[in-house]
Amino acid sequence: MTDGNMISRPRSGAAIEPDVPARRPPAGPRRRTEEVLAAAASVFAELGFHGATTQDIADRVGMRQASLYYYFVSKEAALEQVCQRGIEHIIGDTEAIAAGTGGATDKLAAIMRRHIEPLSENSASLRAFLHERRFLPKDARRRIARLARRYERIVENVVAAGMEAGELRPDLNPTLTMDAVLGICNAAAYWPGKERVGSMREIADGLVRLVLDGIAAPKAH
Amino acid sequence: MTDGNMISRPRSGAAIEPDVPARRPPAGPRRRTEEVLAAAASVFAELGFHGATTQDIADRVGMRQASLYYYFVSKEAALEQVCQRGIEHIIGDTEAIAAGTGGATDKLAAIMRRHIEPLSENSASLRAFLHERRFLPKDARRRIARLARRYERIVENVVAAGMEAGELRPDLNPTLTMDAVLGICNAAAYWPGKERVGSMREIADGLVRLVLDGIAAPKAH
Amino acid sequence: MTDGNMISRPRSGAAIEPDVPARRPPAGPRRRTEEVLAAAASVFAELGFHGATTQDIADRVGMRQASLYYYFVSKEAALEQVCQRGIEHIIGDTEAIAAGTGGATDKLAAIMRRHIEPLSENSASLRAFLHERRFLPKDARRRIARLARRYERIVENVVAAGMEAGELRPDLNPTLTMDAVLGICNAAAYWPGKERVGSMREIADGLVRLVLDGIAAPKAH
Amino acid sequence: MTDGNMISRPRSGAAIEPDVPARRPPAGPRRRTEEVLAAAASVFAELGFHGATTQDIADRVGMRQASLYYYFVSKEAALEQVCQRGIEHIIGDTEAIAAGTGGATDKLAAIMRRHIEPLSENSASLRAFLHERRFLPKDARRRIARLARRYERIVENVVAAGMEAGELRPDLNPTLTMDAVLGICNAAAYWPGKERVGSMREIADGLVRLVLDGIAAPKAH
DNA sequence: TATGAATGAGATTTCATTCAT
DNA sequence: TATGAATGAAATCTCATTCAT
Repeated sequence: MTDGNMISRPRSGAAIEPDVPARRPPAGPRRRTEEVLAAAASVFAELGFHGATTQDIADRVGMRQASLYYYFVSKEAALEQVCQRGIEHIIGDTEAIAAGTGGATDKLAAIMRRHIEPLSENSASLRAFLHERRFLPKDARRRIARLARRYERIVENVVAAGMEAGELRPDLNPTLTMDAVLGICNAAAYWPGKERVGSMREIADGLVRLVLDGIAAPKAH
Repeated sequence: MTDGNMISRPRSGAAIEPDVPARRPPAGPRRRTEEVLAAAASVFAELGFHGATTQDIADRVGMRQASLYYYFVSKEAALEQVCQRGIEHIIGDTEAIAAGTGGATDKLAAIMRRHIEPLSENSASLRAFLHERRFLPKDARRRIARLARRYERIVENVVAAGMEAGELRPDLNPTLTMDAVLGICNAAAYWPGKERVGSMREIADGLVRLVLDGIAAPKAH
Repeated sequence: MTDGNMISRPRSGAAIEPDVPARRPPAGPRRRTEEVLAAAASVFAELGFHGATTQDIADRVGMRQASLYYYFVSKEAALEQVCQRGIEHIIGDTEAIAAGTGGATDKLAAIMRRHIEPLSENSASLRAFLHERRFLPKDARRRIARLARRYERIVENVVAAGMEAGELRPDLNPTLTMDAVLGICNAAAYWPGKERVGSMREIADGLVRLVLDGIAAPKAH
Repeated sequence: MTDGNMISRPRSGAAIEPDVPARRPPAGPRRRTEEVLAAAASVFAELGFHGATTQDIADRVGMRQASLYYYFVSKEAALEQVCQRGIEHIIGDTEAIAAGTGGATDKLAAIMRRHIEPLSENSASLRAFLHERRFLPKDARRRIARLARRYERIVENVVAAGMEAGELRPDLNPTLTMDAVLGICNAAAYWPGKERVGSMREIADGLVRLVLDGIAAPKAH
């Protein structure tokens, strides 16, 4: 299994979403919006939406609490923006991977890595998306759910394509497989706190192999 | 792969922990403790620890909010008790399964079902354990973490035993495999909200097969 | 100045109100009333009326909180009874002293000692009377105030008698003098917490002398 | 005994600490901190720390209860600030008096007046300091106790100096004398509620004379 | 763009009290 | 005589939000 190099440069230049931009872009209006949302993301991921206070966010950007309201209209709105960023980021990259030229196993490997890495490295907005989106008000929740489904469908399609190409076992249920694949990936969100053997990357590789071996079509011989 | 019938009835008679007892036990002191904790569990699971109010709990037991404090000392203490129950319940059953006489695949299948079913059927305390235990104060968190590790180790040991018996692939990493297995199971916690095809049971079965095929030792022929 | 021995045995046998009876009287109804009120007194003195909870009282008698209401009708009623005991105790003794046969200086010395000693030894009900009676409801406060005035008048009369007898300076204002005398005594309530030189008794003696020298009639020569 | 005029104007211009400023100072940040603490002082003095509610304080400043927390961090913190102000105020003035040029009797007279007047005129923070400081949490209590000791030592030193100068009786115990002097002064805190004969000022003068006569060195003749 | 001040609405927790047993 | 269970009323404190500047 190759590394799937053609997608090793995910489209979103920001390289796996650092959440706290290294250096401020030269200028431009609403410059600090990014900072604020990154702070919100990390606070929501760490403390949970309801466990986080706007003061926590303000502390992290070095701003007064009241000033935040220049950047968002309400705490809930901030959560929506954070979730949206989390999922859109990954959607963009995943679409690029899916549109690539490799085989299904390579693609799935790349997708899993793209999903696991930011999680295990504590990327805030994806974690916030995963765990906190359920606290969004109805409408926002629906909007974010649509994005989530879009993401899932990409993965599902990759699986389906792999089955048709004879690369994956023909008896898979693509939806279920997608759920299993992403389920395993999401589990990785909880690992950094554990004393695991091996680096995160080794673990991710192990996981990828484990899953792919499970769904690969039996080798003819 | 057989169904592993000998363990399909988990030891704890209460069968998948109904969380809200159908009828009150005859009498005895502190009778309503169970009721109260079950209500707390379901509210925490549904709304998140910080999103839930003690009033929510009181409403669900039909008690005044202040009266709850007769049964627990603080909201956090209630969360700890809920988490403890969630994990201890499953530990008991899983130990029984692991101590059974079947093969590793059968055991893992039973374990997965035991883990998935209450989750997908909305069992409160296990969900609360999974998602809310991180909001416990340090000490309580450590106590609960010890229980969690105990559970994981049971599963891990089943995997290792299966490998030794030649029933599972010899190149597995038992810890990693356990993580993957439980990761998939936990993912099921999010499914009830989705429009899935097929009954929960079919889905669970599909998942179980998927995973076990992935880790089963290649059939000699 | 002699010790005023004729009054060294105050009338109330209980010897300066131990607040916690050494051994329970053989039997009789409402036996534990004493215990309960003593506990209330010490808790009120220590924590202040509003700072003390009925639970604190219950803890000190080894009783459940609800059981206290068998002994008093409300927390405020308990305070009134405590205050009443505190002041009546001292009134009884002080009247005995005042009715004695010695001179005014001897009597005042005895009165001061009787007032200072229980305070400095942490007697609860007198302290409660001094500091907490202001939290009584209007009517109860008036009743207790009447007792307080009675006490003050005794002391005042001793002063006046001493002036008439030529034993005290003729230019004293009896009321003011009484206030000063009791003011000094009450100050002693705060001393046990301080690192003072000398035993409490030495201090009390010093105080007594100080005051009496101040108000004694100049020795003719 | 002269009036000790040179010190009759205590240094702190605010003249006996009015506690509720007549008119708001022109502007500046945190303008209302003073108002809030003055209100807290008067409420604590009147109702006792535990008997007072933050709502009482808010009512007195004309602010909503929640807004108070903009000015202090907790009710206990408010009490500490109040106590600190109460004692620091008096320390400043008393140091000025003690450093003056008159004799010990003049100085003690001035000190006593400075102590008695605000008490009898209901100055809140000094009363709060006297009666409520015992409800402070340990650390704060220690800090305030240090200030209290500083005050006492000033008075003690004045007494000692007067003894050395032959102005006060040579057989006094300076500590004890200081306790007696302040004890009498503190008693005045309870007088406004009483129907006393004469104006407060006459009473204070009477007290001062009484005490000073008691400790003055016998006039040689 | 940012902030100080304030507030309304609640959250958790405490506590005196009641009452059936 | 005593208690377990429950409750109403409040108390302290938190927090998202507003608004004038």
